[in-house]
Amino acid sequence: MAIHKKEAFTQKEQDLANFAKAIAHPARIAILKVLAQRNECICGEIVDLLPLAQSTVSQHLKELKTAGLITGTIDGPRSCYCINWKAFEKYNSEFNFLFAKLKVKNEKACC
Amino acid sequence: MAIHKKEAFTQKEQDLANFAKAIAHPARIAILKVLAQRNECICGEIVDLLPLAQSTVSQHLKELKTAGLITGTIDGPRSCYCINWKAFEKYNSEFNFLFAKLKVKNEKACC
DNA sequence: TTCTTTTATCGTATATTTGCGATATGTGAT
DNA sequence: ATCACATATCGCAAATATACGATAAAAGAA
Repeated sequence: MAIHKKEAFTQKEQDLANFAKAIAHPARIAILKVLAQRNECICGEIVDLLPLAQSTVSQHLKELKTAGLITGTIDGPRSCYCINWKAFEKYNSEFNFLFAKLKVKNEKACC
Repeated sequence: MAIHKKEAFTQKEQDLANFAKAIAHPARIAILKVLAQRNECICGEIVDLLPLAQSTVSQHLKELKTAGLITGTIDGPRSCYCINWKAFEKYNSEFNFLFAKLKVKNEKACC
């Protein structure tokens, strides 16, 4: 009953699933979008940009940080966050590895 | 409390989040992997390839189908599933749109 | 020191996901 | 019609995720 059997799958499958889970929420996508567009550390502000309570935003930031998609440093009284492009590259290539035929066989007839 | 505020975000953000949620489980990634590698309809078999009960696999297949990532047809006594490459292309470009600077500014110093 | 500001964490209520067994459904064979 | 097989759905229990208010923690200002 409800024992999550994630350990029964390969490490790559679990890694990619965790990456997907990290971005599987509009709020976290919105956060990443802001960080990606500026492409620099953002100190403060982030809470003001989202329609969520401060504690909720902080929780989403923590999840993104735990997943390795962003980095966070403390600058005086504020916290600064920045996109971790390396992680995105890693998962992007992992994604392409798993679904390698995405572009090649796209035209092939099926079903 | 716990009212999901997803409607407070843009449609693109929600779409991408839903796509990510669909692949945010190792079992569903494993299913997609099998379908991608063969790149043809698979009738039956899928349940045998996963370490999960038949009802659980059926549920994962349903979620993938609902998300539009796979298509399913009934062939006599079996169900046949196939990857929907168009959906992957769509979300891939949507992903690149949101994080457009993935390759360009990758080297830029940050934090 | 005390006050203010900003962010993190705790506690809690609710919603959703995950997984399985049991059962229903649909199809072909006998 | 009945049986066997494959798949879908239902119902439930447990685990996770989401969101918020309250509170703690850290740092600069007065």
